[in-house]
Amino acid sequence: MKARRLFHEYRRPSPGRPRRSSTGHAILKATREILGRSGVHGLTVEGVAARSGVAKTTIYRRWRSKEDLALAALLEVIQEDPQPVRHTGGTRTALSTYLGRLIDNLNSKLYGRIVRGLISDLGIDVELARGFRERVLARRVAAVRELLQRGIERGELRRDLDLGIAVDLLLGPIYYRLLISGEPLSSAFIERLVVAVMAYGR
Amino acid sequence: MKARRLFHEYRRPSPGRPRRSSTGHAILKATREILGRSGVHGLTVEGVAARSGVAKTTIYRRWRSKEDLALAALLEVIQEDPQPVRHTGGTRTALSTYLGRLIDNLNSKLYGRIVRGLISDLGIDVELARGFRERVLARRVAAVRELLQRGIERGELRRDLDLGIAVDLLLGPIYYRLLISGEPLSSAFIERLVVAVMAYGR
DNA sequence: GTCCAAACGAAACGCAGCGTTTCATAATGT
DNA sequence: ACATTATGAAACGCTGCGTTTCGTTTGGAC
Repeated sequence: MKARRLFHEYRRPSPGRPRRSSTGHAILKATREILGRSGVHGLTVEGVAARSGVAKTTIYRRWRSKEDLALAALLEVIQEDPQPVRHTGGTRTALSTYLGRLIDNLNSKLYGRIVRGLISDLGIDVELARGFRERVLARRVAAVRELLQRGIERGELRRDLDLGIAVDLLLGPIYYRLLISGEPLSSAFIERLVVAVMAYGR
Repeated sequence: MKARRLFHEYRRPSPGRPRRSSTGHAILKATREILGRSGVHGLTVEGVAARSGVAKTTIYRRWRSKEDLALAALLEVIQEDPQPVRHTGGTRTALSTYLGRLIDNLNSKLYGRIVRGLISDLGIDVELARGFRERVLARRVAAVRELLQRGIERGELRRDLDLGIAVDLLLGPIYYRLLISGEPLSSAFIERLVVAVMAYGR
């Protein structure tokens, strides 16, 4: 397999016919639509080609594999909701808001299905795992960590709080419910979760 | 598709040639071996047939699909470690022991790979999800819940502890690390996790 | 012992879908 | 004009699932 930059279209200096940027968008749009309906399992490169009106060859010129394409679509979706959380109402409120937004995403057909479908591949495809962790997960971890950190600075949480575990305690149960137990990701659940971790952190 | 009992061999009253029980064992043994090496992704029905010296038809006569077969193998593995945890050293110790045993399993090639490989199918195959949750997960949840409950009775944890969340707080981060973040499941991690939840529960 | 029902093995099939290859054609910078 | 690359169309090889068919084997029932 030729070396290729992953997870997004790569560019080269100049000579030759340039790529139509609309082609890439059309592919990703079709990918999102199919993923929303059928998840990663229902995603086929042939299907994307048909729906986007693009030849299969063109898709493989830009993305390494089906999973790569799915991750690219996920990154696009994530790009759309980077609003930082206001911290005016206290740490507990800020955490609830942020995690509430996260489960809104995970509960959506598109986002949730992509994540669910990619998980099992994380253990196999090292590049994919790196991409997911650096570009998707790290964002979540950093956000939660920062909210907790600010909570410490404000005196709402104790100074010697184990931040690493606190992050695990907040994100772990969410993904656990999504992927394993199947229990609903409700806002009531988030409340109880945040209350528990705040109680621990005090 | 014909209706069939899942996740294990089914039996019928009498007439006709009976099944050789050794056949089923040979299939499951081969399945375990392949799963240990290559995970669910590397598991193929053809491969199992070849390794077990059994015809592919025979396999499909007993299990619905590849995933079904993997789950059956997982159930066999789990059957092997049902030792209940002694509660003599206090709740914290008991939880550490139990969760330590859990991560030993998850860290093993066989068990961990099966779980990892099955996860993404849980969202698709309803029967599979039910089987996994009832036969694998429920066991873990019940065990943890009971340890917590006994902790309450002993006065080590407060009476109004949110048991549901507490279980999520203990199991969630473990599966989160296994499947999502990829951080190691070490005994040090378990210690910190248990300490945190005990602090919350007090 | 005969008969029946089901188990088993062997082989082939249809099908989907991945990722590749080949070739012709289109577009761009130099 | 020319080299260079993008794109489309079509076909290919391959893997692997789950099924079907058919001949053979094996045990229980009578």
